[in-house]
Amino acid sequence: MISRAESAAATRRALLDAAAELLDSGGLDAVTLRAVGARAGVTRGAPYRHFPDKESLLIAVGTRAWDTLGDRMQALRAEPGLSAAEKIRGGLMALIDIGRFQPHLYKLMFSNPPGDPTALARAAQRSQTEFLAVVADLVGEQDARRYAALLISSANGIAGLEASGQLPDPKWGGVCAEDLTDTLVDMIAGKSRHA
Amino acid sequence: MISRAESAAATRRALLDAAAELLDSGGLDAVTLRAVGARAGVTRGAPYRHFPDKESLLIAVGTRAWDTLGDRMQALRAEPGLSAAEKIRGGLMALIDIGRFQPHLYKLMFSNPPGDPTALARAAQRSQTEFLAVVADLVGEQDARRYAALLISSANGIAGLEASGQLPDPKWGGVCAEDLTDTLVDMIAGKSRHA
DNA sequence: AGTTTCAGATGACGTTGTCATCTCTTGAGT
DNA sequence: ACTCAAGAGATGACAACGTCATCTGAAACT
Repeated sequence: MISRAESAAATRRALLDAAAELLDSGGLDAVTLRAVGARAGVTRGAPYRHFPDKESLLIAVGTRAWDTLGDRMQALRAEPGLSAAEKIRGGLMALIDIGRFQPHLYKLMFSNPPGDPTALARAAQRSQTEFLAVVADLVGEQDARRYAALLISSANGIAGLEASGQLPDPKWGGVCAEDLTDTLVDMIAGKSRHA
Repeated sequence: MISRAESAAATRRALLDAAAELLDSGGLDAVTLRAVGARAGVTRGAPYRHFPDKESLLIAVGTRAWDTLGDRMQALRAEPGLSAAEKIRGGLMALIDIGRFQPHLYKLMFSNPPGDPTALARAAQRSQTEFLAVVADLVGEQDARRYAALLISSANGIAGLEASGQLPDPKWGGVCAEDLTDTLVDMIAGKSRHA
């Protein structure tokens, strides 16, 4: 037996799923409220019962993606058999893989909309906190923030460049995201040894 | 006396300027063909005489931005009084400054549209080639490609994070783009000394 | 049982990108 | 000098979109 609240929550989830699927398959232009409603089994006006805006629906999709990434980061940090450097590499590659296999979702995760400029940043906070803790295990509390910011920035840039098709250019000797990530982690790990 | 071809070229330029201004001031949503036409002194259908598509107009705006950045890179490389590290810092900050003061244009420069996935990448080539030459002066031909790719990736990520308002977070100890850039350049310069 | 509430459906409106068509000026060919 | 093709721009129209106002029906509450 399904209550009304349960049904409403189910539709909300169906709307989020539909929006995410349309985003993955057809890009941002394919995410129209009419298509989202149709895929979720409702009509074009129904989303307005759950989200005040189309933008809010997209923010919710991005927020959910940040949450699942936060879960992965948390699990990665708790992994017992991995060194700190390996965990860092894993975290960065988790981010980069989203850029590879869900490029449109990736862009959404890093696009702060004019509506609420801090909504997505708040959603990203847990992922970043988890990552920061792992970095602190490698370089110490002192420089953790600086190097964590540098690592996340670089991974973000690598993913972004790869998404715009500028990274696999043979002009750059075929460097790939894995190479760059390894180089960066090695440099920082070496730096921490010298300190 | 203005010939017909000159007049057409002038309108084309006016359309590009109008689109760039609207993009800077109001974001991508403000760039509508009607508004572009109005600002350029023509009507909504006129752009179709110069660009097959709205997307093509935007690509042309991004291409022009890459060209001017390429000019700046070239001038920077020829600057006599600067060290290689300073030139690298300058090049990276030139890119980051676009992200700071023209964030919408910056996003456009790194968004490869579905129409021609290589159009913007081709436009970016000269900037990257100039930058690659400067990096080679610092770390040698051997590792230039790898480190140039890493530097550009990182700068791109720093600018992107700053544009989404996730960098100036006090949670990260107030690290700013300049700090990260300096840290990165120092690390690579140090690495090259050890080799 | 009667009433309130709320998810969803439906109709309508303004805006946008795009196409078809029309006008008119320019520049070349005779 | 006259003609005429060419092309830049204006205008009208259309489908699709986001959004709002209104309506309907069923669940929840008193």
